Amino acid sequence: MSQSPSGDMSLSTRPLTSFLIQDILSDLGCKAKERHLEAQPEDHGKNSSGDIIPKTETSDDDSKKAPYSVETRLMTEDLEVEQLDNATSPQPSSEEDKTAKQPPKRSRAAFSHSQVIELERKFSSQKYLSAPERAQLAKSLKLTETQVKIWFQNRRYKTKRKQLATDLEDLDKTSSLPVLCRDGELSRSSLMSLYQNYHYYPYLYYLAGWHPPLW
DNA sequence: TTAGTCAATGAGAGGT
DNA sequence: ACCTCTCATTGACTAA
Repeated sequence: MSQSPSGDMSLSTRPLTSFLIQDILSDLGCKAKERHLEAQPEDHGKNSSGDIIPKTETSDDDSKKAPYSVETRLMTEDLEVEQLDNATSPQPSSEEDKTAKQPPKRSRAAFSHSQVIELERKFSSQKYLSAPERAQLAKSLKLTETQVKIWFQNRRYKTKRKQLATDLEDLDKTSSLPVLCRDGELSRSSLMSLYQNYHYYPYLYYLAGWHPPLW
């Protein structure tokens, strides 16, 4: 595996690649993180596996939350720091009592700009990852293997949905509707043309010489 | 307030 | 039994 260029770049020197507010703030978040790390130079790191534990509401005070603030729009690296802090420092028992009764809110990690860039870069060259590749990528991005796996699953599905949408648009424009058989099903040639647009098959299937039973 | 995005979850299926 | 896949959906979050 080749080390990605952006992965070598320090956060402070990484150039802005987008003018989206979220990206700009994300970048500001990087600087905030650096300040955070400067304040805690030691022992700010990871759990044993380098995994990032999703942020939960129970670990944060709602009153501190402001929409899209640098502090709350945390990148996963920041989550990692916070989660470790939460994991290693005992909570006051009264807080435990409070949070124990409330069902934990579902968490949704916001991947950092650089993490998404790297994931997209990998996805552009590989639609499926083997387990070692996934582990390597997860480690380099400081994500869990599950997060990388889910990201690729969602990304493939998203690609497929967009491709289907554009295919349907094209069909409408050209009004060359797929030829239907007498029973109302798509003809084999129509299925073939659709199928050939979707060449994303699991590597396991490739290895096994598997292909859809279309002919 | 609403619509869109996206990480996460769950069901169902197939492979090893 | 376990893993990974697709697909649909959920829930947190944001911009308009």
